[in-house]
Amino acid sequence: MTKSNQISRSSCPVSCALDILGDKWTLLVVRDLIFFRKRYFGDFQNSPEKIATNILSDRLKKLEESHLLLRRRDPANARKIIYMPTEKCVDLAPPIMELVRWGAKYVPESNVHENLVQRFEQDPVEFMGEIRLSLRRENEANKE
Amino acid sequence: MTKSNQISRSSCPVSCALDILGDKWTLLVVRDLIFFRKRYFGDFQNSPEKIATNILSDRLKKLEESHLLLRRRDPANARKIIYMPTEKCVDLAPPIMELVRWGAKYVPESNVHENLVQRFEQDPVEFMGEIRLSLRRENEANKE
DNA sequence: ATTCTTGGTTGCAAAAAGCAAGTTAATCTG
DNA sequence: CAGATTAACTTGCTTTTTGCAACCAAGAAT
Repeated sequence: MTKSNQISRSSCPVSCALDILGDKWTLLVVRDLIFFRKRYFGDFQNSPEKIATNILSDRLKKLEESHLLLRRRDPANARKIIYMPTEKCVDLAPPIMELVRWGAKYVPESNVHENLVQRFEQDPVEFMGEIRLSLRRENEANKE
Repeated sequence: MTKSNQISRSSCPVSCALDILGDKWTLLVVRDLIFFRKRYFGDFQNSPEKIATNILSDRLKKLEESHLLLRRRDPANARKIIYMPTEKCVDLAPPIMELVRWGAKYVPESNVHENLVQRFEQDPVEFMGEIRLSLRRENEANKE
């Protein structure tokens, strides 16, 4: 399953992005990958939003098809599968951070994970660099 | 209909934002409001993505409930209704622009509306200021 | 050997999306 | 001023997607 079977609704980049990301769950999985470094099926399941396993399974499949993540078997434990974000996935950090700012400003019940936001706000370039670097290290470690 | 009947899935601002914006259509309506200055039902209908009228009707209702837009009767034509974005709506310009950048970078079939992006990129503060200013003028013009 | 853990799948009910057609009220047109 | 047209929806119906709970298979731990 490596084909991107999406037929885009229009050539507008917002619409194209939403063809991939436009639902209630996909960006939460991406958030978990980028900001909370979640890598295993169970990690995503344990997020506070409590995604159903069939939906999670479907979203991970679609994210893989859209090349936002790579699926690998854990070399240390053959029944575990590692979901690794790609560059395309990590580059969603800026839109997500802007959503965080908006949510924090306008949705009173939202509670920002302070240190993450502060680190991004202070120096977005360095923050992104760190994520990319640690991703490269992970990739080395899990080579097949 | 002025209540926000959402029960949020978690206190994470991303999740809170997606409770309001997380589907394939809502952000496209917001895009039309902010970047293409669409104000009438028919304008949104004519966007290239061809939203169905019942869905559009529903999304406009929900956006009003979430205080992202105001509904007014056009003083110049009593059968027309003007949908005006609020400050809360306009503040979605940064997340949307980041989605534009991402879409433009990664989705080959996407075609960026050049001048809009360039204007935002060159000076986001001025760009946002312009939108806000022209919104205030519109508000003056349509006072009841 | 059996129990637990991980990463799923399956089946079913409920909700949402999508399509076409119909409706109402205001306005233009001759 | 009658009839056609336009704007903004609504309704009914089918298809698709969600959400929940239960189930399952392979691998690891005891």
